[in-house]
Amino acid sequence: MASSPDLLFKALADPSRRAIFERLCLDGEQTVGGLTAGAGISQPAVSKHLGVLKQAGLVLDRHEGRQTHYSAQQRALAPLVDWTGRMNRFWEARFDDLEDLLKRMDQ
Amino acid sequence: MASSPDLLFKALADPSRRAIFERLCLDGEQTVGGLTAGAGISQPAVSKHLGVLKQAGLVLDRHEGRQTHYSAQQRALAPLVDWTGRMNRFWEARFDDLEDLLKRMDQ
DNA sequence: CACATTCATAACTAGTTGGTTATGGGATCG
DNA sequence: CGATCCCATAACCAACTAGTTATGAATGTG
Repeated sequence: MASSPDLLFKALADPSRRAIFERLCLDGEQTVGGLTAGAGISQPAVSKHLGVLKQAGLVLDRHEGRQTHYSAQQRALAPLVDWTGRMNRFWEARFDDLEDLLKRMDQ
Repeated sequence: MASSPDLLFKALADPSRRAIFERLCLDGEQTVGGLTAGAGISQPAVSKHLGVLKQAGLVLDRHEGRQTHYSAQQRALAPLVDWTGRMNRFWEARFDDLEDLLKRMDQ
């Protein structure tokens, strides 16, 4: 079972996919056709990428007539933020230790 | 030319690699042998992963005698934090727009 | 010197992946 | 209804990847 950050990292590791997600974040909801225009890859490729992003919880889809609208689900980035935070917290912890040491040296 | 977040995402997309980096973050500096123990993969595999992490700027190596010590370079995560920040800022921006709209509706 | 240890590199392989073209299923239009 | 448009899926392929074993270079040890 792939853990939460694993799916996110894998989904965002591909440049085409990240570009699609960025576009959804910056420009808001888009249809598949809209995303395909300027993506530099074929429509099926875009659809497949959207499938991966959806699987990772990064995008939502909304069907309207014959087109599908995709939008970014930024909340899905939370585990990624948490992860980087955890990796940095330990750095800060060590920094705190250093501060404590300096304080004790001051006395 | 791969942009900065691209290298980071790709390097961290692999679970083995992320596990190695996490261990370096949490437990501090380690030798290759130490990292190999409990990694569940062979020593050459670990060395190769360390090479990728180093290429991405995520780890530093220090040679001492016949062993190589690796340590995490947490600052390298900065572009990743920036990226997630940029993706969220726009969400906040839209939220601000919504607040503005609500304010105007109040008047 | 002979031997052991530690790590990196080379060479190879199986599996994954990101792209393509082809096709089909609904929805819309005339 | 027939034609068209939008999207998803299928089938396939070239390229990459993550692992393996084998080997060697450099350092320490008896």
